[in-house]
Order: sequence, then C-alpha cells, then structure tokens
Amino acid sequence: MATGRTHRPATRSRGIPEATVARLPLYLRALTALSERSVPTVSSEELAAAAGVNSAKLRKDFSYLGSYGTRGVGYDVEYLVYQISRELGLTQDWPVVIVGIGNLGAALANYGGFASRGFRVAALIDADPAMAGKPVAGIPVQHSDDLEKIIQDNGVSIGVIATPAGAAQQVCDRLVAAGVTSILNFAPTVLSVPDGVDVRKVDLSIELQILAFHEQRKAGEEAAASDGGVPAAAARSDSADQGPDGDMPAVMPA
Amino acid sequence: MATGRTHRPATRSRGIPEATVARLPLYLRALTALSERSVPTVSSEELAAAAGVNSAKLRKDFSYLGSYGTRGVGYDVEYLVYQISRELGLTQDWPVVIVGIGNLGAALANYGGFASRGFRVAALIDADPAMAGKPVAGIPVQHSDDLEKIIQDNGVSIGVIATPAGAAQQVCDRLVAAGVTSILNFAPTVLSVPDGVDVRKVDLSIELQILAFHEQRKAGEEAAASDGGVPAAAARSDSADQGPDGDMPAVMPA
DNA sequence: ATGTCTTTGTGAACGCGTGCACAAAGATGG
DNA sequence: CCATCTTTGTGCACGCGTTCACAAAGACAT
Repeated sequence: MATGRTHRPATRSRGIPEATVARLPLYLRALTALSERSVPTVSSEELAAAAGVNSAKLRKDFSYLGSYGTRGVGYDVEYLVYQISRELGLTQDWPVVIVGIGNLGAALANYGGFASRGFRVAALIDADPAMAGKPVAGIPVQHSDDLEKIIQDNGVSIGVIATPAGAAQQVCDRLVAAGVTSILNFAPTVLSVPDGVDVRKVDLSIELQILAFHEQRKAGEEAAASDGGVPAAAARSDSADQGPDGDMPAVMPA
Repeated sequence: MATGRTHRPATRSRGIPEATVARLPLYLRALTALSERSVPTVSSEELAAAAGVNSAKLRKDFSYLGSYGTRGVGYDVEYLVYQISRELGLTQDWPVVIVGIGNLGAALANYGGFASRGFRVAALIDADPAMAGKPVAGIPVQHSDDLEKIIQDNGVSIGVIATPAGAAQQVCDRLVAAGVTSILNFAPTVLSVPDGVDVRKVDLSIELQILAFHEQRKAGEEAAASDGGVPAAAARSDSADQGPDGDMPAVMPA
C-alpha cells in the first residue's frame, strides 16, 4: 500500500506514557472499525474524531510508537492496527481467570469483548460448591479449592476479581501467590499487592458518585443563576442543611 | 465529640480539582468502614493507608473542602463522612435508569452498591419486547418505547447504558433529549453528547488491554534480563514477528 | 500557665500531560 | 524536475496534579 515503512524497531517500548497506553485501545477500536469497512488510510484528524480525542494528542501518542504514517497521506489502517496490537501485546494469547461467578462474574464471562482480542477465559472459579460444574457461558465453574492448580496449569497471568468485597483481598493474595501478576478488580476494596503486580480497579459505585457530584454542581449553578445570588452555598442547601450534622445513613456496604 | 467545628461554609465548591473529586468516594468508603467500627477519629496517615493513597495528597484533598480536622488529633470520622457525602451530593436521592438489561444490565441492577448511597434504580429499560414486564432484581423491565416518559415521570438525571455498542449512541441521544445530563456508559463506543452533559465510560476490554501491555512489558524485561541483550525488541519477537504485516484477526466487535 | 508533642494545612518545587503552532516530509500535478 | 499542497512529527509553553517539607495550631501533661 502506501509507502515508506521506516520500520524503526521501536526500541522505545519503555517510555510510552501511561496516558498514551490508556488511549491505544481506543485508537485500536476505531481503526478496527475502519478496517472492517476496508478503508485503506486515515488522517490523524479523522481518526482522532472517531476516537473522541484531539488530533495533536493522537499524533503525539503515535510518535511514541515510532514513525508510522505518511505525510500528506495519513496512516495505513491495517499497518497501524497491527502495530498497536503488537505494542499492546494482543498478538499473543492471554488466558484469563474470572473469580467470583455471581451476577457480575457471569456477565463478564458472557461478555464478547473478552473472547476477542487475544483474551481467552481459561477458567471460572467460585467459592460456592453448589456452583461447581455448572456451566456459565459454556464454561464449567470450578471450585476455588483448585485455584492454584488452575492458574499454574493454564499459565494464567491475568486474573479478574468479581467477588464480594470481603473476599477480594484473600482471593487476590492467592492469585498472586499462584503467579498472577495483573489483576482487574471489580470488588469495591483497595487491594494491596506486592511490587511488580499491577492492579486496575473498576468501581461502579465510584463512577456514579463522581457523576452525582457534577450533577449536583450543575443543579446548584442553575439555581444560583435563576435567583442571582450566592453561587453554591445556597444552592446546595436544598435537601442537606436541615440535618446539620451526622444524621445520615452511616451503614452501607459500598 | 471532638472540638472546633470551624464550619467554613465551603463557598469553595467550585475549584475542587477533578482528581480530588475522583478520590472522595474512596475516602468515603474507608471512613464508612471506620464509622461502622465506631472509630471516633482518624489521622490523615491512617486514613490514607486505608484508602491506598499518600497522606499528603489526602490532606490536600481535604483542604479543598474546608478546614475540617483538628491538629494534633486528626479528623472526626462521622463529621467527615457527612461533609464528603454532602460535597458529593449523596445526601439527596438520585433516581437512575439502566438501559439494556442483558447480562451486564442485570448484574448492575442486582449490584448492591447502587441501592446504597442515595442511588435508586428507578427503572430498567430494554428494547426486547420479550423482556417487558419480566422482573429483574425485583423491578419489572419496561420497554424502551416508554423511555422518555419514564425519565420525565421519575425526574431522572443519571442514566446507565448497558446496551450493545450499536445501540448506545441512539439510546444516549434519547436519554439526553429526555433530560438526562449524566451518563455512565458501559458500551464499548465513544458517545458524543452536547455540552453540559457528562459522560463517564467503563470499558472492560480497555482495562484488560492496558493490563496486557504491562504484562507484556514485564515478560519482555524478564526475557531481556535473562539473555542480557537488547532490551525490548528481542523480547517482543516471541510470537509476533513471524507475521510481518497485517495477518491477524482484523474482525472483532470489541 | 507554660512547654512539649502530635498532626494538620499549605507554600513551593517538580514532573507529567495537553495543546498550539510550525517546520519538515512527501505526495501529486504540471 | 519543480512547485504546490496536504499532513505528519515535534519543540515549546502552559496548567494540573503530586510530593516534600515545614510552620502554625491545638491537645495534653505538668
């Protein structure tokens, strides 16, 4: 296709900013969509729009990977898909275990985005003996007694924790002891892990609370704008200030 | 309880850094746990450890809210729980709708963290007529034809999208048109919304890909360390380089 | 009342990420 | 072969967030 594959071997590898790494999957998704529509090349402007970012940022991000792209033309879609996939490590197979097959764990097991892109659900693990053997998403659930063996037999290095908060740290410890070095945690707890183990956290409750903060701020500004006066102190008093101190539900498992 | 309630009315409200807002729910969770154990006060050091952050960061975060806390003693747990709750807008009730009651939507509906903390699932909405009326988590699913009416009748301002990617933008547009101004998006798509609408994105596939990147980097460093030589270029070649260009599964819905 | 000791609150320095704006690169047409 | 035009790649400046380090504040004992 296009032209000059400078093909710098990206000895750069280390030195890719974390913020850039976090955006690469976004670009990859947009590029994959283009690839499916057989679009041969794409400009930074177009791709940035598709990924919902600034075009300068996108170009800078790509510059960390190497000098792919052709001035005056843009980026070769297929080539870039491959380069990003390689950089993210998606050209190899990643066996994953999901621990905690409740509502969320089952949803994750069924989630299509897992199976694609090199992630393979190697096993589902739950502490409830009644679950053992029961198939979820076509995979039989195994009991957590066998956790260590499952990890080792399948060479698993990525674990997903979807247990209740109370069990999460214990599960985490066992995963790490068995050789897992990357953990995706859905339980609402702070996990402590030794150095060298990565933890990423997905917390539905926190996301909602952040939204609530901004929502409240919006409502406050509206109210302040309509009665003209004090910016936020007045606006916030709509439902809170009648209970001046500690009279709110202090008990909740979130 | 302790002592000096300076009680600055926090006219500060605007000017709380986004990064701080994102950590407030974390502090709140740690404080709630302490509150349940009837711990009266806590130092920034202890609380920071419980929340998994630096103590200086925590103190600076709290300083944006006002001057709660007593030097030489620490923070009054109950008081701080209330202040953070108020700041986050959790002292009021937030009705939420969940659109798309598949595996994930059902898991969200059942998730305990939603019900607590002022978030109330006002309705579950799905496009499948077969789902209509069927109860999930004790709430009957309603058909998406009635989406606008449901939003308006319940005064919903926060919507959760758990539909397939293809339907997400359309659902989003309808939510926004009906008055929703905050959206939590689980669909793997970039949503475009008008100004004034907040979108937060939770993307399981992206989190996994970020983990894979770091996992690969670890494996590469190990390999490079053991054979001594080229840092990353050699290490990466383990499974990728034999297919020099675009020979990988280019089709996938993630 | 005074001194000591603990812990907060914050000024200042630093580093990372973002966005602008432009020079260099290369394609394309004559 | 040269001119023009498009688009990349990046130097630079700016702003946000993090961390250090310390002075001020207050509790507590004597």
